[in-house]
Amino acid sequence: MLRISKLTDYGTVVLASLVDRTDEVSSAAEIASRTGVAPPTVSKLLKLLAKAELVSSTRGANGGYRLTRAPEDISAADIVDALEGPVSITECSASDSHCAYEENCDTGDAWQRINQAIRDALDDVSLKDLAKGTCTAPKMHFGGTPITVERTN
Amino acid sequence: MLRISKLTDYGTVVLASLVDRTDEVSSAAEIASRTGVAPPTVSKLLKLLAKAELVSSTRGANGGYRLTRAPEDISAADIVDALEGPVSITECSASDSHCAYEENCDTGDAWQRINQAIRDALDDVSLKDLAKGTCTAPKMHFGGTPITVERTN
DNA sequence: CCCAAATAGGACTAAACTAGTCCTGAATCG
DNA sequence: CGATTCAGGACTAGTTTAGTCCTATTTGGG
Repeated sequence: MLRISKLTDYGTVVLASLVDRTDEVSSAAEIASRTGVAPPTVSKLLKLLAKAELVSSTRGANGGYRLTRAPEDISAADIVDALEGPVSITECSASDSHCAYEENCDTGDAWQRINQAIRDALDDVSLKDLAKGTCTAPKMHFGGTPITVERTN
Repeated sequence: MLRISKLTDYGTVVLASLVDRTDEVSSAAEIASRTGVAPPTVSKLLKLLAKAELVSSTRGANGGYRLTRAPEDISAADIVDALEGPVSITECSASDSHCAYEENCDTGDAWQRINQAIRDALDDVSLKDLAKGTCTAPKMHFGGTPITVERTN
């Protein structure tokens, strides 16, 4: 568990398909047929990504989307933030969060340290890394159904 | 988003309540009243934790649970694994995962690097850290409803 | 100037997952 | 033997996520 949502997964596929098309716009329909993701879903994703200013949109005939920044300047954290909201593994000290177990809580700020480590990891990986990764694995699967993998140990 | 489930959250509270009771067993009912978590839920959690061998159980009258290991030898990763299954942010290269978007997938192994970083972060934090944390925050809330916090920037 | 192409925004439905409860059985102690 | 407590699983309700669709707005071209 502890995984990104399917939508975020698709989102990276959609963004990856724009990486090598910085000087032209792609319509949602084009992206859908390129990636194989359902058109309404692509459309929804692009709207969210546009709101987060990861892509810019052009309306009207011959309109479409393109990346606003270079792929290396878009981090995985940006994508997750855009599609799932800010990362927070669990939250205690936020301004006005209330909790029924407060007085029995022996848990400290360790979760926040973990949270920061996760954010750092997401910050460290760019869209450029995500698109056209090294793909050293013999056969690379991806997309639709994230599948839980055995613990590596 | 990208958060642990409520159950895992409760799980850490339950385990934290056992930290300073290594030489006695606590029944599920006792733990429930100590932590304020609903008894059936505590029971469910303890069963899962027992299956993962993070706690040992004693049946029968005066039975109960205790930690199997020292708190510093139980990592956050152990807890998450026990209650949510293995961590995997998304999966491509697993043995027999199939994916409809395979041929259109430009995504590399970057997610796996992220995944490993997350696992490392979880491995680095022990139950001892989670219980009785430094609690430097002015007021510490925890439990029931993990609340998304603004990005710190 | 009008029509077609395309995004913007939001409402809505269906499916999946999570949280939580409950019941029955088995083990242990007194 | 009977009370206590865990083991295991079935089940329900609620929430979240995924996905679709409709309407309005903008833009380009004939």
